[in-house]
Amino acid sequence: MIVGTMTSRQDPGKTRYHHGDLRAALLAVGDELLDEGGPVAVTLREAARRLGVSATATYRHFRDRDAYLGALAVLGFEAFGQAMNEAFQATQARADASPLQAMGLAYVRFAVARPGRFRLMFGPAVADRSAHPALQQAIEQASLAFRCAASAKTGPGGPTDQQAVLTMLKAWALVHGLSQLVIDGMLPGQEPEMLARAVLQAAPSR
Amino acid sequence: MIVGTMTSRQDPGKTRYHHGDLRAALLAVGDELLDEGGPVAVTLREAARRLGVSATATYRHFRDRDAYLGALAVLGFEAFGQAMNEAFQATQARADASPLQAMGLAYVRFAVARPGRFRLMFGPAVADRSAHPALQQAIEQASLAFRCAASAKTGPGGPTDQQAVLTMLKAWALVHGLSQLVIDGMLPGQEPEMLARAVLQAAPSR
DNA sequence: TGTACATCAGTGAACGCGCGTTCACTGATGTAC
DNA sequence: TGTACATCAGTGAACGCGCGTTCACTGATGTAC
Repeated sequence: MIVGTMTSRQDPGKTRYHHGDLRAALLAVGDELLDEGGPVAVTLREAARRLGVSATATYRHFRDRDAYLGALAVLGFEAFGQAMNEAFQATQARADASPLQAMGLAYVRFAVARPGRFRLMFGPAVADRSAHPALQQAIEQASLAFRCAASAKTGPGGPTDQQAVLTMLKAWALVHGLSQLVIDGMLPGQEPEMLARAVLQAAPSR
Repeated sequence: MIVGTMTSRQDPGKTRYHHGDLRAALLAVGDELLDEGGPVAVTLREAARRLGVSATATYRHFRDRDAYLGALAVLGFEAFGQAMNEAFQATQARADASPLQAMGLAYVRFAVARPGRFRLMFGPAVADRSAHPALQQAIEQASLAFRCAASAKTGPGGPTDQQAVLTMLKAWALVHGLSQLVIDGMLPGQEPEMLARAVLQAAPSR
């Protein structure tokens, strides 16, 4: 199975019949396609073309295009969850840092850095998420960081669970909305980083 | 030019060569297509097919598909602006009503009622909004309602302009994010109306 | 250490689809006289 | 009130594209003996 270390791109010099790790390579170019043109640009044919492989070879690794998109979304949520966790962990060392703010900032940064990926993860490209158990699991895993932050915030003797959930939902909607507005070009000429910082300021919304 | 009153669908009984108001009819079915399958489902060919008209006839009324989508987005923003204005006006009669809350609720309702339209308006389907002057104008017009609410909120002797803008941006991001999360199925099993009310409650986000 | 063979991961041709768009055209309409 | 004619709003055939997907196949690989 494992042939040895290979670059994800097929080495044009020594072309071999077997790619080595085509699945991983397909996921890598899928991410590129996502960056270049969003979910609609992610195509089995184009991915195969970029790897110098026949279009049909892709079907050895993904049942169909939807499975491919699903796998890419899983990777997206994994990277996303990691970013959230890192942001959360970084605040645990210092008492003055707000986890929710740090995670919110990381959220917007993630969306701005990889809008195509973000759209795939949250948009309608993967129509039926329940058809991808791995995807649901990845989402669950990613949302763990949020739950951590929420429970750390309330703590013992804090507000009720329901209030904590609501606080989290509001924070989520806030940063998600800002992310969408920014990547969809509804706030042109504004520095995303500044917007995020401003919106995440301590000042209540009313 | 004006042939008389016609239904938007071509009457199958007496087929005439000239449709009457094909442009308006195309916009109407475009809205249907938006409802049924979102922006990707909006196709000149399918729209023509539904109206019993040749595909080429559509080019008498729209330069290309992008122009068609742009026109649909314009209508979307007009309906949206109207909904926002109505929500705002309704609060002006009663002193205890919050304009921002009412508009936020109307915002989420709009997105939930017509997700396809919402996605067309705010999503990447119309890639370059600056290529559609009418669209930019419609957006400007729609955002007038927001500005009204913001200035009504601050009033004379209120917070600085910059603070008012920030407050508005936060409210916008909040309701936009909630709308997106709901229509993208990230909050399954939750009643959108309830979520919106909860999130828009007076309680500050921290 | 060799070898037969099952299995795995590719290939290339092909099908069918639906789309956007162009072309030369024709039927319907409105208007100047 | 009629009529010639310009203009407008349709038609139908066609092109080219890129896609997803299936099919029968073949080269490469690993393993039992």
